[in-house]
Amino acid sequence: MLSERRLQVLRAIVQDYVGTEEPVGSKALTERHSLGVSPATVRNDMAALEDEGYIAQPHTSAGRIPTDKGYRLFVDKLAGVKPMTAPERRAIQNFLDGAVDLDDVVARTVRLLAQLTRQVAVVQYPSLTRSTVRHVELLSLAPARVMLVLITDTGRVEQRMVDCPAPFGETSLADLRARLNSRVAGRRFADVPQLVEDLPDGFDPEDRGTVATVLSTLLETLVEENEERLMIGGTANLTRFGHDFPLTIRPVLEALEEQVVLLKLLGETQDPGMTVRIGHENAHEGLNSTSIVSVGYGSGGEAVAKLGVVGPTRMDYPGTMGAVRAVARYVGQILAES
Amino acid sequence: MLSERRLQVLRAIVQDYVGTEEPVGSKALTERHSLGVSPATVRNDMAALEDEGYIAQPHTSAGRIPTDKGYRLFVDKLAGVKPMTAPERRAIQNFLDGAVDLDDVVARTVRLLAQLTRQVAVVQYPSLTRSTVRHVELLSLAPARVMLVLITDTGRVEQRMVDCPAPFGETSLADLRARLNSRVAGRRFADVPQLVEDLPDGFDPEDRGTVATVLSTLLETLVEENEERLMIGGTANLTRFGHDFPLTIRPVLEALEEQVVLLKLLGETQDPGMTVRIGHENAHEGLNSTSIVSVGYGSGGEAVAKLGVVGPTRMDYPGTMGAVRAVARYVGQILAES
DNA sequence: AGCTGGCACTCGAATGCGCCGAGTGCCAGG
DNA sequence: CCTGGCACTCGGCGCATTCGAGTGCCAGCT
Repeated sequence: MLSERRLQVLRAIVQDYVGTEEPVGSKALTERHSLGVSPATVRNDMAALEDEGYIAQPHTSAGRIPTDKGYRLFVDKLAGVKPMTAPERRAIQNFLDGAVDLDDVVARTVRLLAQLTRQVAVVQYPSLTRSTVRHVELLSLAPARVMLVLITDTGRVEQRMVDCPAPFGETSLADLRARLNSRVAGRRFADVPQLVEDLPDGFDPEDRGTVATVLSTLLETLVEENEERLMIGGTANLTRFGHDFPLTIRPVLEALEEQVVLLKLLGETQDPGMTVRIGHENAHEGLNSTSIVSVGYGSGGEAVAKLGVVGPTRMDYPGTMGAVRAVARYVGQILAES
Repeated sequence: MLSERRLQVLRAIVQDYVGTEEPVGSKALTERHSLGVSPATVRNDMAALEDEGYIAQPHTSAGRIPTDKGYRLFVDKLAGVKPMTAPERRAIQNFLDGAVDLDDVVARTVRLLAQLTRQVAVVQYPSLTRSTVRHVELLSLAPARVMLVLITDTGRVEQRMVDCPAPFGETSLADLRARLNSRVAGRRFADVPQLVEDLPDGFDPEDRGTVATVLSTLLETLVEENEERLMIGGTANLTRFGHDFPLTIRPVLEALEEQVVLLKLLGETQDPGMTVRIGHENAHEGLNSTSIVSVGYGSGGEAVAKLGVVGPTRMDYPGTMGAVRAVARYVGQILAES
């Protein structure tokens, strides 16, 4: 176990390095932090920390920088979550109020988060399967063509075109609409499959094919991989990462475009609380030198999706975590109101 | 007026520079192109082209590179549009078929265009105002809360929540829905404002307030600046731009995030044909060293939106223009089918 | 036992210098 | 009007040198 002072040295190294982006040496450390000991002592501590794998030297004879393991310890034991100041909280609220629909809420959230953290922001749309059904609408666009519209309690709207095997009358459609809604309205999407299982049975044989088609389209829309979407913003902040660009920035941009990858990373933990994945803890290779701070958000107590930021491992963790947490809370409020 | 040979020299310079990304000199030119004259002659021509402002030297005693004016001449007079090969056309079609809804069409188009051109792709969602109304749906979610859903012939769906000043019964709602649709279905969105102007007159006084609220929300949704959206992809290709990254890439990423800026640029010309804006021709400063190739697309003969790519001024114009045109055509087909 | 000052050493970054060569402009001759 | 020849320019590259922040280790002090 590391002594108290060594932990403080590690904390100081992380803080300085995050601030200056340059390897930090023993002398600079004692000058900028009142550790109460001389540089020589700090050097010994640093050597110990290096042995344990918490810090490393980029070159022989340069200062130390924290390793992923060092950041991990910092986040787990040494850093708190920096709460937002009152003006910041007001700004968040102002910025999010006045969104006209869910798309707008998500878009504003992304912009806000990117601005607050000066990093890349990622916001997942409220999951369908974890939301409840507000309404299912069926519209007849042509005799054998129906549009299916799903509306969730979080305001998300999803639509699909359905080509019916046979013409489907207005009255049958109204019938289906009514029965469907009476079964699923207010229920969780995840339960929909069972709820509609025997629905075709109540219809005329000639209509059953169409009903089945509509239902299967409905279920398809709920399949996990189709229903998850996300919005990304603040990519311009990537240019602040480092100066060795092509190598650093390229794979990150690529990973961000592969939304599937991000969704998987966000979904890896079901824990709705704050998650921090540091450097190589991210399965995806392109994100090996980035950290992801994410947290669940939702309209009620329950998390319906995640949001977070992607930044360099060398980031201001307390500040970022504070911003992410605060934004998630306000978004939850907004969703609950609508 | 420039002589025929000088134009050929310019063309050769553009082609070589686009290929190698390095300033091209007189000797290299005569070697790689059969111009039939000696380097010395080419030098004279180059001096003339430089006087006219078509090319420039980055430093004294380095080769020449085309200026924006040079690219302009190249695009207008010297370059054709390179048609897609048959396999490429098939690939486009395969990639776009199988999209399940409009979001999917747009998402696939962006990915496709980014891949084909290896540049940043931008696709504007079909404009509401330039589309026609397929259906307007009203859903009662609570006694005094209505959801308004607009569906266009291109498959775009837009929804808004409406808080009514007074409770609004199911029958009144059905009435409004029917009257509204009989007036606007099949008409162009742009004409909707006049078409619904006197609609509240036919309702009970107690309902008029609500009807007016619903209509004003409908009209709000059609306001130009609210209704335009776009999707961007392929930003990872920016890393291929040059090697002086922060300065080049940063403002471009910023401009891309400011969707308003891009929408303005795309909308600057109403011409549905292909538009190429080169370097400083783009009003936005961050895009001064990029070119934008865009073209209108639409389900019928009419263009409902634009799509295009953003790349370095030093891009393969014929190839890019070919890809953009081809993709626009296929997207138009897909939209017409749905 | 732990902390400190001193000291020799390392090595990357910055600086300066000289060479090389691609590319140019100009000119006289075909 | 084209061409070959020629003197000139100047950015890039390789190399040597210097500079200094930072280190590890050790002997001595508390």
